[in-house]
Amino acid sequence: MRTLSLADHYDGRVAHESSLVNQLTDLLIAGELRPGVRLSETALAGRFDVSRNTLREAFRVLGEQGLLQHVPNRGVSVASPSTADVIDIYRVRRTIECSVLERAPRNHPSAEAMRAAVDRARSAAQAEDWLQVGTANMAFHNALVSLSDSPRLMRSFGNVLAELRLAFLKVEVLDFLHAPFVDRNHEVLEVYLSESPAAAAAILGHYLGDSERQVLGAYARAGQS
Amino acid sequence: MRTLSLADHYDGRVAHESSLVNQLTDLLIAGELRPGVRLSETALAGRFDVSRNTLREAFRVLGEQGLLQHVPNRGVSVASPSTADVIDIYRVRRTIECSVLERAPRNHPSAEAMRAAVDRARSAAQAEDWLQVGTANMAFHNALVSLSDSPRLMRSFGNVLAELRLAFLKVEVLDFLHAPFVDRNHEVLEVYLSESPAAAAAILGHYLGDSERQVLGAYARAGQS
DNA sequence: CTAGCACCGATTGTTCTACAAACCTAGATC
DNA sequence: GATCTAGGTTTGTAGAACAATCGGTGCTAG
Repeated sequence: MRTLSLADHYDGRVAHESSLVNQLTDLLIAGELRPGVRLSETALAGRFDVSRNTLREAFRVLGEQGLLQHVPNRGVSVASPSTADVIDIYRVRRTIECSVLERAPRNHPSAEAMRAAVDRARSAAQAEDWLQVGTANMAFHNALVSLSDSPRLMRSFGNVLAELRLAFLKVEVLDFLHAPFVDRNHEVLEVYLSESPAAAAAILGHYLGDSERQVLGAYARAGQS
Repeated sequence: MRTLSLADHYDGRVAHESSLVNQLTDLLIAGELRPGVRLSETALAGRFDVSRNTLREAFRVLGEQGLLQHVPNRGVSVASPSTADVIDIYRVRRTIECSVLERAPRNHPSAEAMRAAVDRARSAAQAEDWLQVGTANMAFHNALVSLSDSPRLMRSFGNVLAELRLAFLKVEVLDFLHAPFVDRNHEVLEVYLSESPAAAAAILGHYLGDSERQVLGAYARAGQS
């Protein structure tokens, strides 16, 4: 039995070349294909034991999701978000996450998923498995947006969040960046459940601002643009 | 010289199979490929004089954009938004458009594009060219979202708006649906420029609510789900 | 007559081969 | 040292081929 992939959490993709998309997504999110590296068609096709054509179809999908960058006649490479991209990503996050949380109903099943993500992040943090912490963090915020019950918001947001993961991987200081997230996710969840969605949204807004500053700081230190 | 396609307005795509994506997008938006119709690979490949492989790559792109629906082993068909889709699309519109307009700076170059779109809509409405009115309407709201200077918001929103166009085409009562838009776009623009972004956002919120009701009404009358 | 079942044609999924076009690099020339 | 040219490499695209899957047709059994 194949271990449940991160991509499987998003949408119920099925067999065939969709599974290729999932496999690639997993590699990207796991950081095995590092941001910026060029992806040779023949090489990757060989690695996954698929034809070039099939691989190219997967490339188009992931390109449209923002995980791969496609330059005509020069092939595709793993997206490597610039500081401008990071700023844009956080703008989208604030717009979508805060807006969703503010209007979220009080008792929504996704709250369960949010709590589960917090717990997973807790465990992973104690084990100092920062990649897992990052994964749980993504799951938390995806669950938060799914409070909206809007497939389109969830899809767009999921893409943006996956892109942000690439930004984290680009400046690989995962422990430092992910440590504060765990408690703040928990705080947002508690306020949402015990006080009000609006109050939680306000906290989330600050949270995202701080998070953005941290990432941009890491970019500056790493000398990345 | 090729006439400027609608798709060209979105992003600066270049040559090759991207132009195939643009061609297909134009056909979809123009309603020449009606919502729900199945797209045969060999037939379309012949029509555009490209190979099946190339066409399939374009299919994956448009599928990811939500314009085509891809069912494994059963091919692709033009997306045919259900009422649930329409509701979701308007939820996204409210979330993004209102949020963007509320925070929009006072003097943004996109205001020019918005005014141009209003003018085009005016002319087209007088000529009773409702398809053009719809196109100008799309341009207006795309310009509105570009007030955010956020490429990702613009991209996601553009996809959703194109999908909505398919919803309009599905219940083809274009004149009735598009007529009120012209003046209300103008109103939103004026209030944004002369009063305040926040006031304009409030008006836009009502506008979108009314628009949603109209579309859903048309769906009900057409007996569509 | 209807429910089920086997078959068959059509379409999609995927691979392979082939080649033109664009790109990158390195060596040659001035 | 800068520019140009040639060659190898990679991408873009076409086309043929075949397995897998789907949809419908007609047959059979009850």
